[in-house]
Parts: sequence; structure tokens; C-alpha cells
Amino acid sequence: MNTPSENSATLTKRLIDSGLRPTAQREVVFKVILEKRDHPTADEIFARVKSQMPTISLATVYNCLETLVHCQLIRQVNLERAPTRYCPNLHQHAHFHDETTGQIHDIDLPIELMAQLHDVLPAGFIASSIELTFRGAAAGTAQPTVTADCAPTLNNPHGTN
Amino acid sequence: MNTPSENSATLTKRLIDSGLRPTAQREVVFKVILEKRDHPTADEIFARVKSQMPTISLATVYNCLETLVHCQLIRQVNLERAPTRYCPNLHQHAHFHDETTGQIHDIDLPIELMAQLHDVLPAGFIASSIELTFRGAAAGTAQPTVTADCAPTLNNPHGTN
DNA sequence: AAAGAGTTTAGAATTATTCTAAATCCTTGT
DNA sequence: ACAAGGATTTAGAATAATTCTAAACTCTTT
Repeated sequence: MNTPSENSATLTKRLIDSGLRPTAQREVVFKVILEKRDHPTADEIFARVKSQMPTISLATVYNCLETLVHCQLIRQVNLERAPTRYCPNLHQHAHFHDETTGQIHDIDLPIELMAQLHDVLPAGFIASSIELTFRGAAAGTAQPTVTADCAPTLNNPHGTN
Repeated sequence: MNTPSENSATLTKRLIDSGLRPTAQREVVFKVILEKRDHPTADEIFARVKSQMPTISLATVYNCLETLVHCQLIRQVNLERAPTRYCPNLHQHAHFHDETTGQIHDIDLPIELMAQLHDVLPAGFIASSIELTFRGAAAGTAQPTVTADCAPTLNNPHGTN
């Protein structure tokens, strides 16, 4: 699934499978998220969507995002207390949060590692999802698997007030 | 470090090392967090502290928590968009978020696994911290390493409104 | 074409957290 | 001991992301 029309077909199918309707708003929100391989916030998505559909409301963007997450077409990313971000990458992956630039990088996770992670759980614990986030600094020259921009939300150091 | 007076001494030392003052408010906030092995929110901590120090303000609790996190005496835990929780367990550990009960369980992480996690990072990525969260269901009979209560913040399923 | 469910919309409401400015508390130099 | 000065606490206001509300709209189905 890669071309816009394939993505659109996937969206329609998933929505109908969930008893939901494929609306223009859901289409455009999904399309806008797939266009860039980054991790935009609801506000950023709202801004991008408005250029194509100026009458859409922020509440609708939130509604659509909730629906897309529910249909497993996008992923939700929460870092610290910052606004929720949304991620079009559905492959099993971790996030690397570069504290100096504010960038978020996707880090692919080998299947074996996922298995090992499940193995650390005591008997009786069944994990349906695993969230892994690294925090640190990435060298400027490094070429990660996927690099994704992120609004520069540098949190100022302790005791700045 | 285990007795109250030892904890208090640690607190004083860490604060002074950071050029901060060991105040009664910081003492009592720290003490209250260590008393229970759970993951309270700022509001819950505020409630517990008030019984010992009725004049303390919520803003001060937030200030103290920020300071304690900065001094690495407690850890901050952010799950989803729920209020930030605070964790007295400083051992390297992951969190298991039981979606049916809302409970948070600490999961010990073997050192080898931590090393393997660092290994998945591409060259040039240096992680200063790793955050690992499992989401799922824990069998009622299971006895995890550490069980910690958590306010029942069951998020209602999709489409309840 | 009417009914009825699903959806969108603008704006109000919520709420965890941060900010502000004044009051209070310590520490230190004299 | 005392004044100065910085750190801390405090109450209340402000902020901001998100959710809620209720009305309007849009499909689909009869």
C-alpha cells in the first residue's frame, strides 16, 4: 500500500469494517499525515489540512485523529507532557527523542528484540503493546533509518524562572 | 539507604550538592512519596502531604516534585495523556500499565537487556535514558516483583460519547 | 421525501500545569 | 545580633491542549 489511491482504499475499508463512514474530512486528515514522514501535532495537522479544506474545524481534526488511531492507521506518540503527536509509521519501531534539536527519529526494532522484551514480563502479564522511547543526543552526521522533524520543543533546563 | 533518616540525609546531600536548600516542604514531599510504593499524581501527593503540613500549597508540591526529579531522587512517569505520576523506584525498570484495572506495575529490567536496547540505535545516537512501557492485562493471580496501585483512570473505549 | 444514524462544527468547558508577584525564610557578612 | 540578599513558598491568575455540547448537516435507507 503506497500510492494515494491505495491509501485511500485502505482507509475506506478500515472505516467501513468498523461501521464508520469514509468522509472527506477523514480522507484529507489521513492524506496529510501520510504526505510527510514526521510526527505532527493536532495543531500542525489542522494547519496543513486547512489549506486543502479551509472550512474544517479543529474539533473535527481531533475527531478524525481519534478515529484513525482507533482504526490503527496511524499511531499516537506522547513524549513528556508535550502535545500529542501522530505517526504514519506503522512498523514496529521505537522513538529517539533528540533533546538538543527536539527532533524525533524512528528506530526500527528487530523482531527478536520484541520477543525478548515480552520475556522480561513475569508470568501472568500479557502485553498487547510496547512503547519504547530513547532520549539523548544524535550526532549531526548520522543517517538514521528514518528521520522525522518535530517542532522544536526544547524544554528549558531546571531553575530558569 | 532505607530508614527515614537515611533518606532524609540523602535528600539533604543531593539538594546541597545542587546548590538548593533542604526545606521542610521538600522533606515532607519526599517522605510521603517513599512511604508507599505506588505512582501517585501531584494531586494525590498534595492530599497526603496536607495531613502532615496543612499549610502547604499545590504550587509548592509541584515545585518540590520538579526539584526531586531534577536531583534524581524520584522518577516522573507519563502514561498517555493522564496526569504525571511520580515513582520512588530508582532501579532501572519498565512500567506495565494494566488497562483493565488502571494499575501500574514496576518491571525489573536485566542489565543485558538494557545493553541490547542501546545496541538497536544506529551509529551516532547516544541515549541518556530509555523509557519502556508495556500496556495490557495482568492475570489476577500473578505476583509481580513490585505491584503498585494507581488511581483507576480507565479510559473509556472508542465511541462512548 | 422522511426518518434516523453518523458526522461536523463553533464555541464553551475542563483541567493539569505553569506563571506571577508578594510574603517569608535562610544564610552570610559585618 | 542585624541587615542585606537570594532562595523559597504561597495564593491565585493564566495557559493551553483537549474534550464536551448542542445544533446543523449529510448520508443512507425506507
